[in-house]
Amino acid sequence: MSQPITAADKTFIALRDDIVEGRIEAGSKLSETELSTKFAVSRAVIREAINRLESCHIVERKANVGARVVALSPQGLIELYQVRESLEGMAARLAATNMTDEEIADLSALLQSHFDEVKGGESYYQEAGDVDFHYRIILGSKNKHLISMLFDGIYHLVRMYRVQLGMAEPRVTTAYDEHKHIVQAILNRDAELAEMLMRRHILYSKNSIEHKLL
Amino acid sequence: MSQPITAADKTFIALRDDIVEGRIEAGSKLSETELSTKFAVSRAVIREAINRLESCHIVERKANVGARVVALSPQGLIELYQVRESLEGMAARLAATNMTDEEIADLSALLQSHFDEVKGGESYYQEAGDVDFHYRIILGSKNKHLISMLFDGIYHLVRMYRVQLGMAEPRVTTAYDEHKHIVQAILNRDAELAEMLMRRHILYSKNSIEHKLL
DNA sequence: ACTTGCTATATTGTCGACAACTTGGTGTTA
DNA sequence: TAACACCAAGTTGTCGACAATATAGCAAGT
Repeated sequence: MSQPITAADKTFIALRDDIVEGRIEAGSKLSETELSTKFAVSRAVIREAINRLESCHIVERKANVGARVVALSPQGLIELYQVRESLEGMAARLAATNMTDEEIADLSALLQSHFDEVKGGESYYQEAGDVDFHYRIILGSKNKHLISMLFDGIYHLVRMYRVQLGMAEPRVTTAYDEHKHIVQAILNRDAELAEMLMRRHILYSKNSIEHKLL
Repeated sequence: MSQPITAADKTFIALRDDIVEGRIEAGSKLSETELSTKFAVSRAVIREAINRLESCHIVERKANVGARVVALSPQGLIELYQVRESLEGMAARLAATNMTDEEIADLSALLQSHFDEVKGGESYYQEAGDVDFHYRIILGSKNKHLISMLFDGIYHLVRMYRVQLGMAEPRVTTAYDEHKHIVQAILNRDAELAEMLMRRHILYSKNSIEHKLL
């Protein structure tokens, strides 16, 4: 679903954004009738949107009772990063063998442009750049399941934690070096190393967040 | 959803089984009206079931066109095993630290009962025993996302490949030893080793299947 | 013969109403 | 007072009908 077509598509995305960005607060109940008036669509559309959100683990639903936005907890964030470490590690491994030379060149260029920003004093890691970097490697894995699990599922949840626990990624310059080494490994087609470096990169990230949180 | 409650639950499970067991053939189109008469429920229920199947990657859907059962391909199976290797590896790693002593004892007992069967000449690995072993380790990870990704998503697809490409797991006795070593690593609380052994176990499995397929 | 555009048909998407269920409150009884 | 049964209000689950969209077939024109 690259482009939202049906009303259910649009409602799903709108509702997801409302939740991820915190306009609907974590842990709160989702009333179907209430939402259907808010978005000016029928309950059927709302129900489909909520079903999809449940598949993303953004809401939880009990039969005949209703749906609630997931509650955010330090434990939940840790579990999320464990999955990320596992999946993105594998993505980097696969990317090292499956990315085309051209894609790798593009990735290097992206990294270079990041370097210029760092040099220019702008703190590395506003989120956009970081996300873009990870996106390309995940896509580079060419593995459908990996791509959809991370893009449709994990990443929105990660962002939800970032926004709502209010932590802009703090590890400014070290992360750049880590990215650089990962690209180097991919350039060398060293799958083993690419995976290891990516896993450590995400593990560091997790530890840093964990440290600030507990 | 441990117990199916609503009509949509039951229909979802029934339809999923029909697909996984091959009674509805891979790649075929799913007509909503047709299914609604077959299962004697309204189209709304069918639509919800299909939506859930889409979340599991068992069907693919295009807006205003309809849903098709996924097509099975060697490439698809390989991608599936790549994800399995990644996720179950992490599950084993986490299980090594998160399983209780009691759970580990139960796991050892299960393995012992498998050993007795092997000794008794029944070929190790009818599917049930193998699946049970992996289930316990995945549950032992205590990671909600891992558990649901593997149980709700990957495993049904893996089974679909097994059934429809007609391959009962062939690696009779070697797999038992691999299981034994994994349990030993968990018993020693050696997370690193448990992950590595589990990954190799799944990788071997993949190679064996791949070899038979290509 | 090949393309183009229309139409008929069938399928999916959306809606509003009704049925089934949960929940909180009330009243009765031990 | 505590426990139980029951009722009422509100929510979710299911249904059948209607609207919007895609597809196949036919007709006309080049």
